[in-house]
Amino acid sequence: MKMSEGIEWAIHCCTLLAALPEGTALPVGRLSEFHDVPKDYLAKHLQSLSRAGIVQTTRGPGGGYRLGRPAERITLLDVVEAIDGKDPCFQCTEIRRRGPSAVGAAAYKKPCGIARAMWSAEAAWRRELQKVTIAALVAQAAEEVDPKQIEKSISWLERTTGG
Amino acid sequence: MKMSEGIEWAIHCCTLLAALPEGTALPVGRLSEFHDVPKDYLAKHLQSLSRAGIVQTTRGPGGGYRLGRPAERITLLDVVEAIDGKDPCFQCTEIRRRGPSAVGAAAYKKPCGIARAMWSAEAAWRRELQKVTIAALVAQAAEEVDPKQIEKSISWLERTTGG
DNA sequence: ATATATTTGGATGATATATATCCGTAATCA
DNA sequence: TGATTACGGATATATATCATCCAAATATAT
Ligand code: SF4
Ligand code: SF4
Repeated sequence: MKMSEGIEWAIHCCTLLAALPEGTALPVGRLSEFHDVPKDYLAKHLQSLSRAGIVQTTRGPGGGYRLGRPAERITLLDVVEAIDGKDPCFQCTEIRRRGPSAVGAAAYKKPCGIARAMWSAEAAWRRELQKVTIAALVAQAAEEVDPKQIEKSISWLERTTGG
Repeated sequence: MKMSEGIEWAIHCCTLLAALPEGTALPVGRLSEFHDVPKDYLAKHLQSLSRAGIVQTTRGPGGGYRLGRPAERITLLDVVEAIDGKDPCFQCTEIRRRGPSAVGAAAYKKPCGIARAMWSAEAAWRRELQKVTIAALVAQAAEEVDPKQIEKSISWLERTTGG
């Protein structure tokens, strides 16, 4: 039950892109440099975000990644599901149908109480993730993060967007 | 983000043990037969439950597994944590400390907003799991499950506890 | 005491998933 | 045309999950 590390990368990339000046984009090379993660592997995750519409891309010189819609309308759940898929963590393997107590298939129309309880807990998790937008995370970071770090980030970004 | 299949097995074993007549125990061989899962691997999971105090064991002839406390005081969270551990699913790798925007370690005393949001969602998941007891699952099953299946289970159990 | 039944934990192997890299192709811009 | 970039398929490596096996400890019955 460990989440993919790529989820953390993807969220960080989204918050960085959200802080980007309007009309600019960051290529995967710069995103991987900023976060100090392997470029090719990060590219795979960004492609997942792209397929999900969370980011938009333009190819060619000056191209790269930017948010696909306003940060207010991108939730943590969107990002998590884009990277990890929408399958429930708890997989029902229907073991109740096997073994000596099994009866005809007609008795198993409805998922059993165990599965329902597990899925219901997952639903609560997803609801919480849905409440948090990328915009909220950016706003929070703007208040909490060391000003020195923000300054360093901005000057590093200007080396990109400026030339 | 898939949960271990062992969690499902463990929950099923707990509900079966909860339905057992007072004073009886089931050895791993019978539990694996009932659920049609590999015996040696199930034994590993049961040992985790045993270490967590969820089940009690007695060795030797007539021995086996029984619940370690009343089913009203065993929650799904107890079982999940016994099998999967208590580590958070979202692992913070502190990537904010790397890359070109990193500043001194003093700036990173507090977990960032991303990690806090992810962990908060996990907390909601755990709270939901904590609300569901094994006793509640058994009661629910007694109402919902096909009477024919219950009858088959009982007669199969009698072949154990009876001799 | 002895034989039998059972859990326990360590060691080991097999399989699946996550992580990481590479490369050819397509798209875009100067 | 040439440079830059995203995309997707193929492949390799590392790690985690799943599964089996075995020796030791413990309990019961005879
Ligand atoms: S939890 Fe219930 S429904 Fe899900 S696999 Fe187990 S038996 Fe089947
Ligand atoms: S989420 Fe924030 S705190 Fe957690 S690893 Fe990423 S940067 Fe570090």
